[in-house]
Amino acid sequence: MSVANRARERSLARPASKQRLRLWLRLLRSSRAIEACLRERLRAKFTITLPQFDVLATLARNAEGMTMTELSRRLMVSNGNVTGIIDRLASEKLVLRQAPASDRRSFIVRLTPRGMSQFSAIAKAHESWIDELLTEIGADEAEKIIERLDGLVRRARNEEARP
Amino acid sequence: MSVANRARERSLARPASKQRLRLWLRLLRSSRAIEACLRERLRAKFTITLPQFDVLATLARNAEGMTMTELSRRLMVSNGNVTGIIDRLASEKLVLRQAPASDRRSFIVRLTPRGMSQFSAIAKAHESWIDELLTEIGADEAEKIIERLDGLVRRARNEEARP
DNA sequence: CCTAAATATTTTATGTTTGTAATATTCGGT
DNA sequence: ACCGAATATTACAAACATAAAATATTTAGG
Repeated sequence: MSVANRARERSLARPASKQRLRLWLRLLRSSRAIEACLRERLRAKFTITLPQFDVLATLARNAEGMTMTELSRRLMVSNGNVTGIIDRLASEKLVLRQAPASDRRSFIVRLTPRGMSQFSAIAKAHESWIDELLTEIGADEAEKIIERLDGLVRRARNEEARP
Repeated sequence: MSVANRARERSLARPASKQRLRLWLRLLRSSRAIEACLRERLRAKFTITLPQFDVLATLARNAEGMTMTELSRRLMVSNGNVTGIIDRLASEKLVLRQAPASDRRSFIVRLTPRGMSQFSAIAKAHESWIDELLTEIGADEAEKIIERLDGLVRRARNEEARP
């Protein structure tokens, strides 16, 4: 980095850092607001929690099943946490654990037929709720924000992996 | 809304709704990623949780103190939840509950001097962490995203308040 | 080849955060 | 004085993180 760039960055450091802090607070608040709204509707209409729905959605995209660790990484949730969620979904017969022949340390978690049909019913409502909540945001605009957020996630993940 | 606009929206409904769904998933993932990163650092360097820090930060901006209900609304967190967080912070002598003469139902929660100094130490580190995580996003760009998110929160809040 | 250490996967244990529901107390208006 | 609304707490269940333990696999050394 050049001396000029360094100086320019230092002179801008104050306002930019404040703006970034504000952005982070909005990010947190908006995801909380949407989460609260979805959680309430999911509970009222389908008797399911948001994390449980998240798991169903993730499994639905992976018909061949996933291990517990893969699930926990995908959902950005701790390993021990997934156990409890899968336990509850399994007791509802929405998912099942299979022991793969190759590696007896792990389990493959899959949707049951009941889980699939349950998921597709919920997913339909879910998509329309999101469409309604984000209706002010157009497709092109969504794309721009998505790109920014992707860069952000990449950075946060790297920081996390290197403590 | 005009007939033409309605038709245009219907014809675009599919891709826009998919984009909005993607945006929501990114939103959730990025706030989770940042949260995980911050939580880890806060625990390691200051022995405090993220929600506890959130409470300290909110109280720091309101020197005159806040009631439990005001706190729960500001933080978008349930009423019963705030009780537990304040209990823990109070047991660490970082905050205290004052009974106002005017209304014996409520408590005014304030930072103690110890809470203030603790907070300012943590806040400094926090701001620099955020600045580092969001470094790719400029001040003007942050402002644009903030505006979009604000509209989004407004809508989600309205939906929530009218069940 | 065989055993021990290192590694990987999951569960269990403990504590915090979260929401919902139920409860007690207090305030304000009628 | 009474009734509905507001305020805070408590109880309970789910979600979450971390750490430790249990089990299975892989690898390294003899």
